Amino acid sequence: MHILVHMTETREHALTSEQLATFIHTNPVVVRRTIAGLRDAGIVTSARGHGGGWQLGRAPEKISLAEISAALGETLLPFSNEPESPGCLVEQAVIAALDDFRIEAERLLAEKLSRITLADLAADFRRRYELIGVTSHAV
Amino acid sequence: MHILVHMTETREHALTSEQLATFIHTNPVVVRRTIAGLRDAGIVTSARGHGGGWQLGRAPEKISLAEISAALGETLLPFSNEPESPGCLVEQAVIAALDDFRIEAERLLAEKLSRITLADLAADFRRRYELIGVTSHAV
DNA sequence: GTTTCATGTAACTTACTTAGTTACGAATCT
DNA sequence: AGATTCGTAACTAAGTAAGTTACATGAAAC
Repeated sequence: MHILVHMTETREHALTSEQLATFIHTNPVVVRRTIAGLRDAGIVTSARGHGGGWQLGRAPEKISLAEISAALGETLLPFSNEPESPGCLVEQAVIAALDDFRIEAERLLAEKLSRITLADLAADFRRRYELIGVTSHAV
Repeated sequence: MHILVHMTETREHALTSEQLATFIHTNPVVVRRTIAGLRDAGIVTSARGHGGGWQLGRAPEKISLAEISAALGETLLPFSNEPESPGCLVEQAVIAALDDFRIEAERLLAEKLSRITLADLAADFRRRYELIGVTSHAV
C-alpha cells in the first residue's frame, strides 16, 4: 500500500524499484518480487531499461483494495480449511461448520475492501500532507 | 477446535494431554502449551495427578468460537496496524484509512464467531458420526 | 508416606517461512 | 555501444512455530 500511494502521487513518471525500496526501507529485489503479482494483475506496469520503472496500470479510482489483496495472494482470514487428518470425522465437522462462517466472512471482507480504492488512500494522504507540510514528510 | 470437540464428547471424564495429543498427532507438551490460554480463560480446566487431565470448564453451549479465538490469542484478521516507519505520512494515511475497515471487520467477525458455540460443532460431528458409523471414526 | 500419574514450564533442537543479498541475463533508451 | 532497469535464480540470515527432553509440582491411590 505504501508503495502504491507513492506511485499514485507521482503518476506522471515511473519509479524504479530502487526508489520504491528506499520508501519502505528495503531492497529493490524484494520490491520487484513482492509487486510482481500486482503487475500480473495489471494493477501496475513495469518497464525495463533506461527511464523504466513502475507506474500504476490504471487510474487509482479503479484500483480497489480487494484487487490488490487478491493480486498479492493475501488471505483475508488467518486460518485455512485444509484438513490435517483426512478421514477424521471430528475434523471434517469442524471444517464444515466453520466453512459457512469462512465463506460469508470472506465475502463480507472482500465486499468491504472492494469499496476502498487506492484513490481514497491517496486522498487521505494528501489531506494530511497539506495539513502538516512538506517538511514533515519523512520517507 | 478438534481437541475441544473431543472434550465435549467425553464430558464425564478428563482427557490427558497425552490422549489429546494423539487425536491431533502431536506432542503432549505442545497441547498443554497451546490450550494453556483456554484454561486461563476458564474454557477448560486442568487437574494434576492421578486421574487428572483436561475437561470443559462449562457447558459447550456457553462456549463461543469468539471466546476460544480470543483465549488463544488469535487475531481475526491477517494484518496489523503497527506502523513500521513512524513519522511517515503515507504510512499514517494508509493505517488510518484501513483502521475504519479493520475495526468494523473485526467487530463483524467477532459477532459472527460469538454466535457459533462448541455445542454446534459437536452436534455437527455427532450427526456425521451417526450417519457413517463408529468404524470410520479414525482418530 | 511412598508410589504413581499428570500438569507446568523451562530449555533446547529442528523445521519452515520470509526477508535480504548477490549475481547476471534480458530488454530498452540514448 | 553503453548505461540503465527489470526478471529471476540462488544463496544467506533471521525470525517463528513445532517438537522434544527434562524435571519440578501437585494430587490421588495404596
